[in-house]
Amino acid sequence: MHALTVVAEPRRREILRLVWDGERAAGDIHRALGDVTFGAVSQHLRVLAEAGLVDVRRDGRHRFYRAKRAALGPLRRALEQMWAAKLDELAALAEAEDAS
Amino acid sequence: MHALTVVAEPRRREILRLVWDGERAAGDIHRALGDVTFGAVSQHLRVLAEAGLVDVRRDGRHRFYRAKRAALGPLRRALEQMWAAKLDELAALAEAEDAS
DNA sequence: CGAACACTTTAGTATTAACTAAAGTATTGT
DNA sequence: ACAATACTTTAGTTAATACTAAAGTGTTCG
Repeated sequence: MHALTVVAEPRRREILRLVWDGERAAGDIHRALGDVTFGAVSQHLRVLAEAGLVDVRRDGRHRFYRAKRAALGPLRRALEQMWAAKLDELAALAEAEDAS
Repeated sequence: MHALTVVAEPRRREILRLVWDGERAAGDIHRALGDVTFGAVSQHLRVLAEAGLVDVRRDGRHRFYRAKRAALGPLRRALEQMWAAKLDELAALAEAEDAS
């Protein structure tokens, strides 16, 4: 599956972001998302792994995932910038809240 | 529609690339693609236009489209780099051909 | 006007894929 | 061994969308 197609899916971008700066267990990711079943999360993780965009490490009954940022190639910067922009958006909203 | 979703579709990336360096009429784009109906091309152009990724200029019975590269934001570089890489790939293939 | 042209839109079909629920696998702890 | 935990996989449903064929819109030209 093309990397662009993989990251075009919002849920997968959420997941990718959660494992961007460090590994997380699948269950941890599931809890962080909240409004989706464990199965669905697992399926997305599989897609990400098969596309080579995340690494998996098994440890006992846990599976730890982390983004393979380099594998994103040119998309890496694009995602980082999009997320940075979103943060600015949220910061702007927070300021608006404060001001009201 | 999210820009990422729009450009995730291969056919739309083809179209976007065709109008990247200058405007082209819809029919011209259709002929350049070849293996798809005019209707389908028109639909993709609509999606691209609605996402704000292309501009349209009407002239008589022609409609000229061109990429709004700036509107791609962080994706612009990503696409350009991907296309550049593809060219390298093709160049590499050509070299392999020559060598055989 | 009427025909040809350039393109869009609609109706209908087929594929893809995200999701849930439930069953399955593997590991740990008692 | 048994139960609980952590996760994956499967089966089945639903929604989205890329496509074709055909009808529709608007413009130019004889």
